[in-house]
Amino acid sequence: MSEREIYALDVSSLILNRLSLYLRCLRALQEEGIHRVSSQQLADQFQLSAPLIRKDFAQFGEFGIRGTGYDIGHLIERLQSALGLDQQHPLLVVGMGRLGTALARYLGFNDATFRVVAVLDNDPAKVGQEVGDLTIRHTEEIEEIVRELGVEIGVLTVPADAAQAVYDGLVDAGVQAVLNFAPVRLQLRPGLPSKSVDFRTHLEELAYLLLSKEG
Amino acid sequence: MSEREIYALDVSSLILNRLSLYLRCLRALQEEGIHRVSSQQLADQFQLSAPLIRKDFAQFGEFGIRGTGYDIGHLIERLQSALGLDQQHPLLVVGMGRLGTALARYLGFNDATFRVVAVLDNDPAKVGQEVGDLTIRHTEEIEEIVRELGVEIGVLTVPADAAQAVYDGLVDAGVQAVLNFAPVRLQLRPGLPSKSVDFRTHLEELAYLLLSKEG
DNA sequence: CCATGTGAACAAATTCACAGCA
DNA sequence: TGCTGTGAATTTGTTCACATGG
Repeated sequence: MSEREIYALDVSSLILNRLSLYLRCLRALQEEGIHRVSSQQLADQFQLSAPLIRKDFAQFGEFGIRGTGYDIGHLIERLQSALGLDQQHPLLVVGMGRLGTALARYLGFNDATFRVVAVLDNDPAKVGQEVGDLTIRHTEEIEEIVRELGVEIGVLTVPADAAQAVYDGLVDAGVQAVLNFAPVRLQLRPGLPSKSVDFRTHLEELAYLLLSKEG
Repeated sequence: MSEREIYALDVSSLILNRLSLYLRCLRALQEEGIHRVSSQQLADQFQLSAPLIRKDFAQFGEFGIRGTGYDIGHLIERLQSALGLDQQHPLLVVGMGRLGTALARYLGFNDATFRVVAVLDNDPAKVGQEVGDLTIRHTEEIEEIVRELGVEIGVLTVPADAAQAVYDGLVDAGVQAVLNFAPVRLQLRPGLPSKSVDFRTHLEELAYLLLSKEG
């Protein structure tokens, strides 16, 4: 039976983010030709506790070897499968300003899991221009693009005042998840996964931490 | 008396991020000429609970009016002061690739609190080029740039394999906080505030959520 | 032995329920 | 009366301590 249905339960955002972190590290270790790792070794890397890491893994079953640690190849495989990273997720980026252009190239580069399959803008002057090996298409075409290319995830890099309308357009066109870079709080569709990345929030957090440091 | 010393205690990252979110919303309401808001109204906006929002505010003192709500202007002022957003924080961006260039323009644009005062790259071909109204300088000059311009926050947008070295260089040069966009886990200096933004982690979280939705 | 996996203890974050003040 | 501010209860997340098995 497929583990996917069993394990695709409510795993918290905190755990998911750590798993993603572990995965990056595990892939790097694998590149270096290392085959085994213990939760303690990972804990040292990440300044986390070893039991926490074991509990995170345990969300998706038992796949360590007692007394030995984890087989890196096996661990990567299981985690990737549990997170749905063993399938391709076609992305689409709307808003080919500087940030959108940079992200389109950055996110789609040389990756088996996430691949940018379309880039859109509503500026006729931009439509037809090339970004990497893709041609910018008009935002109005969004519905057929999503259908044709099986787009799963929409990336929003439009100005703040256009973000809500484009978000709605993405969802109506059949996109199943949204990653938003526009600095606004979107009115989200219930049940539709989405995340916002807000640079200003990160800077403001740092500003506060600076303050505390100086006293 | 200065509230700063009193309030600059350990406020959790979760609370800080929400405060930043509230602030954005409050500024928008202020723009619209609205003067008062209740915790319930904010809660509806953010799909959070009203007591949570009140507790968040309460970290920094009492400044609501019972039976009425909060005076938006006053609230903004107090929160900004509590977070250290009433002073300028000079930024420096290292790594003028596509992402770095986009971020330098994005972060420094028209803002009283965060201002990009220098952009750096180690590629001699890029040094001397213009990004907005700044000229790219060589990464080697980092120490004098930080000193001359009073840089507080360093933004890292260099490739993953250079990130640790540039991070160390930033810290040695006297930068007091770092915002990292390179997809690596940095070995951080204890006591020096830093945040990492990892686009892949966000995408991987969405991938998992897609999986759960489909079951 | 050694490191995993996990129930029990602990800590942190959030919600609840209501007292207190405009 | 209405909404803030907050202790108490609850939920969620993390650590501890140890039983389990290679």
